[in-house]
Amino acid sequence: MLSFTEENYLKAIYKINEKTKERASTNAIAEIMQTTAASVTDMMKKLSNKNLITYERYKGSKLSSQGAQIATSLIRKHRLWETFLVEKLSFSWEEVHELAEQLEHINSNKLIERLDEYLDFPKYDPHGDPIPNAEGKFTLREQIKLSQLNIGEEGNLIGVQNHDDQFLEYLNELNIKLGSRITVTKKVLYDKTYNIIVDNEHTVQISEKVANNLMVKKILAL
Amino acid sequence: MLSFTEENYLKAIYKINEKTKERASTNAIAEIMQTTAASVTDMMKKLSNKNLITYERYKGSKLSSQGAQIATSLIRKHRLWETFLVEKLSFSWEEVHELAEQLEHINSNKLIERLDEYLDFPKYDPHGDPIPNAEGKFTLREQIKLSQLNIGEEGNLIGVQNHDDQFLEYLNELNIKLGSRITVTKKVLYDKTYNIIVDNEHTVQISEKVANNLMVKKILAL
DNA sequence: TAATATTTTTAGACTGCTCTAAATTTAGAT
DNA sequence: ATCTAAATTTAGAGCAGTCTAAAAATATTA
Repeated sequence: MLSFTEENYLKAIYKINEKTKERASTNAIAEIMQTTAASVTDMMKKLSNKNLITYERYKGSKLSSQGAQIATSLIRKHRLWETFLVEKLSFSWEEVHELAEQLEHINSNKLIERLDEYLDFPKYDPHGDPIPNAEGKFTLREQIKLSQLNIGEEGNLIGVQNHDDQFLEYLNELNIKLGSRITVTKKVLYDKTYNIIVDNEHTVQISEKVANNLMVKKILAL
Repeated sequence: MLSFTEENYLKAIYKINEKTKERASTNAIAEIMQTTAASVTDMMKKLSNKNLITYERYKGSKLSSQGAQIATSLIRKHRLWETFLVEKLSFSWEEVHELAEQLEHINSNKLIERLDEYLDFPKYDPHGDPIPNAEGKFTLREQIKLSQLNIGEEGNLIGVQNHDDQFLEYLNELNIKLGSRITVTKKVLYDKTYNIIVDNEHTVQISEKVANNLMVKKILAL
């Protein structure tokens, strides 16, 4: 049985590997875990002894297949709980992360499988991120950044790159939600802003930064 | 913010006080917490410093009003989660205790109030125990032991005294559940067994021990 | 490539919770 | 009332996870 803390370290390494594809550096892990490099080194030795990571002095850490399996199951639990909170308890998408950080450590396979069933086996969480199934497999989709759409093209919002509360609240204000149909009407070159129409209802202007954080599935013209 | 462990100690004292009405002895707490008396003494000092209990050397411990409030909110969370697991995720009543022991430590008032609402503000959990409301008030009922019914009298099962998995599974076998209408048809003096009719359907014989663990609300004859 | 900056590890210590063993206090029995 | 048994506390130590400060390894740059 792993401790809460050990599980969080595994998740941190998973997160880093998701982005960089390289071995997670001690400092990078310390940054995520909000602790010191020295503490990380200690924990790396421990996790290495348990065969959950491969660790080489001064070279960083990587999840073993066993460690990756645990990390994936944490992601699964996290995203299923987020889905539960939004779908059943009417939380909004920017509120659920912290709560799911706690709930993901609840230890019961039966519980998580029942929850999955209760939610009707969702494939994506409220932020559009894929939920791995019980075997750890993710259902991937063809997704591109909104900024990659050309003028006149349309897409359905299927996810957000950035999960910041502030960013999500901003989207709420603009009435942009998962599933929204977004049409790009204009790209202003000199200040890199985009004019878009949301759900054929209202026009808004967004920055390039925002356009890079919105993941869409392109709607093909007939 | 209290630790998982501190919270469990408060709950242990609460549990003892529920039964004995006296100060909880160090040994009694150690028994519940599955630890040694020495560890309990250490923790009592700590909780006393935080004003969560009143503790006097060699005299035992009692919850302060603040400590009682925390214990009650743990009971509330525990029983609401049990209700959720049974009502929404189809767990059976003997499975939910261990899971609720974990879930009760999830820290979010908003979550628990939303859960309460989602469950439609239940007053009793799947074992018939009262769920304190957000202010810590319990809704009590007139309840007597099944063994206190006279021959020919009837009652509705509204709770069980003992929460043992084995006992609950035994009740499942006998098809006795919360709400069942139970008629006492015979009390055999020499071996202290009871003959009862469950839901006007089947007759079973139960021991006195079982009859003492079943809490019923007497159905008054017309 | 030598000097410097950065990253990482080691050493040693602290906190929270636990333990065993010994000492102390209280309760029970004669 | 004293002796004994039981309950409780103290003392001292261990483990997990954390820290700071110093040492070692690696990376960068002149």
